Amino acid sequence: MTQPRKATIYDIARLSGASPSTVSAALSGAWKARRISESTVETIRKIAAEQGYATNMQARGLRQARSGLVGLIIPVHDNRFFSSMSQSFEAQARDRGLVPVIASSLRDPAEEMRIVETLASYAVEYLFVAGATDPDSISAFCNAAGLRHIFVDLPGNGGPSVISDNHRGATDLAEKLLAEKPDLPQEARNKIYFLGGNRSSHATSRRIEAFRAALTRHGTPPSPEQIITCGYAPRSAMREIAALMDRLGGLPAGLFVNSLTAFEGVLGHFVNLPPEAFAQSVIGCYDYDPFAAYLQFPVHMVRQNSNHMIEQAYALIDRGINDARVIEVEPELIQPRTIYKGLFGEMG
Amino acid sequence: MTQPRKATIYDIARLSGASPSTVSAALSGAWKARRISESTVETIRKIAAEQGYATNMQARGLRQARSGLVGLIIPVHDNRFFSSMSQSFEAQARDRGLVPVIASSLRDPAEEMRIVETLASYAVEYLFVAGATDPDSISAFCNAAGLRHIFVDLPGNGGPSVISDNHRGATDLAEKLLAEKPDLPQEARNKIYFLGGNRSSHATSRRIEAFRAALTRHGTPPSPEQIITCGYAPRSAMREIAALMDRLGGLPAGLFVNSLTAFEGVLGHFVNLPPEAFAQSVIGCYDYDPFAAYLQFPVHMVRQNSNHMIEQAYALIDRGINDARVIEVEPELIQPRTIYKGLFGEMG
DNA sequence: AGCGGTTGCACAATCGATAGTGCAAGAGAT
DNA sequence: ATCTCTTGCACTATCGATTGTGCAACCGCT
Repeated sequence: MTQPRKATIYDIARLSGASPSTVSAALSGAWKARRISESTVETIRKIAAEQGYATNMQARGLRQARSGLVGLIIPVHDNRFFSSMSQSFEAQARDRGLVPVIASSLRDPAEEMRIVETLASYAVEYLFVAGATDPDSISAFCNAAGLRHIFVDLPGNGGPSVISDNHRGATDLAEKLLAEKPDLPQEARNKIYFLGGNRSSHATSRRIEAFRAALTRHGTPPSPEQIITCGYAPRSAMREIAALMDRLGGLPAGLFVNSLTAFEGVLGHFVNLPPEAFAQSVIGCYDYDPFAAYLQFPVHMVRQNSNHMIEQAYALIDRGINDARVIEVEPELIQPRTIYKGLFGEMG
Repeated sequence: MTQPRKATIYDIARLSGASPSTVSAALSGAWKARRISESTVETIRKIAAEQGYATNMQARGLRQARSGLVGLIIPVHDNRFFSSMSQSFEAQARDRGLVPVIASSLRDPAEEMRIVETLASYAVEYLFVAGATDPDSISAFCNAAGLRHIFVDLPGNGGPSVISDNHRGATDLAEKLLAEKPDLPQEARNKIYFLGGNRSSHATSRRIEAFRAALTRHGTPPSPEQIITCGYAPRSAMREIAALMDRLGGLPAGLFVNSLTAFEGVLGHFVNLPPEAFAQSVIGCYDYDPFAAYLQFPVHMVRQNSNHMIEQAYALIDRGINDARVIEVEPELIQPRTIYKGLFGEMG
């Protein structure tokens, strides 16, 4: 109610008797370098506080050709893997005095590109792209625009990438599925299925490689029908698992679900099954969700270390690295029916 | 590689032979009003496209005193309720040609206030605040700064609010817990517990009211120890449920968990229990998570309609409403072991 | 040819902050 | 008292876009 419009350095200058440039220096912290006396600074600070002054970041950004913004593009918000990443990204951005802007592309390349352009328009200082659907176009654009960018989760060829060690994570998970229980004959036990994801994505193809290699090591290379890459949408995963169970007359000995979203779809089907249906099966999911860790049946989950991935990405930026190197971060296999300890580590 | 720096309207002006103001009009869409010929516009558009021109939003924002940004503050990202809200918020922001900026406060009032100030510095056009911890301070600041704001999930006194009908949702859930199974004597069956949240928050206090009223209707008003408001942190919820089960020698006949984060903590304890432990209990949780819908024991969940809440909030903005009215949106009780249909509705 | 009315565009001010530069007043040295 | 520094600050241009205003050129008409 004091003022309808926000106070500017000109208002503060008028009220304090100083010039706008002095006010700017006083409030921006540049006053020492500009030899403004401490007493003047104090006066100005007091008046600024009274007036509720706040720097107009658009003006500062325009003048400095910087914005103080960092962008992160993720496929979706409502997914534990990406929302955890958002949480880490935001915390680390703040630690650096940057303001995080997070946008979701819904895995649509056109939307993704539009977001990149929008964020560039706002002069974000760095752009993190998680789960990029079209990394090359993004790099082309960013390199032309002089925008530093870094890929997370899925790698790109036009800039540095931090991804998780998908081969390792998938190997661990596949071996787990093969090693666990069912008192089935060896051959039946090896008949495990891979479900979800997109073959053209780097992560999925690495995971499939690992899956295939694990089965091969165990003496029974998978047939093509054992690898069902039906995308990430819950609905299609639900359709596929239903069709598969129809064909097999029940669950396979093991199921490797390739993302939380696909897993949601799988659950959409499981919901109709009796508990006994799971007796002869082992279920695994690449990615972790604390609730999924306590379902009716045990689920082996791979927890990607999104916090560490973001740390590494910021570290690359700090080191001024712009070339197309790839850094891999180790994921962790979580025992079924356990809640990840880190979840409780830093709280209360 | 074309240019190290981004092209500006001055560059386009030089290349096209037009003046900067003409270029601006051509590219911003104002050319008709400014009587720029269509052929000139075409030429300019072509050159702009070649140069990869993109409007500098900081400059535009400075000049127009608008930014094209809308802010949303949520407590945390990695929670299904809030991340779903983010998803809705983002989609609806884009529909309006606005760029969403989402920040999390971690339920820290100081951090929350800092975020409000930061977003104000960037001249966001509207500010949505979900789960506000200190709504009055936010309103005071925003009203002084001329920043339109709206509360979601938790109401405020200094601006319009869209919240869910907590009393209704909690009544439905409490009645469900009271109605379900156990073949216990009436009195033991009525001994259900409320766990989590913060008494000083409006949502929690309304839910407690409803909880209390439901028990009273059934003839056994709750004793104080039946209502455990231990905040939202998983860790403290875990501690409290452990302590409670210690006191009771097992689970109570019913447990009303007051948030997903608290529920995570509860699961952290349940993880150590045998399946039989749940035989005589009914579990409910205020808020919905698709994975939680398929745990070892059935869980009754209340799904708040965050998408509709965001719609209503935008509608208030459109209608130019700034007073402190409160709009309530109906939540939905989800049957255990069902996956919310909407989850699959709009996908592939 | 002269006149009022469009067309199509250029000029210049402006948004708020920052940064290069210049200058008066005071301190210190001789 | 003069000269040289230093201190403390004001002036002014600038970032890139938008917008109010002015003005030639051209049109049709008389």
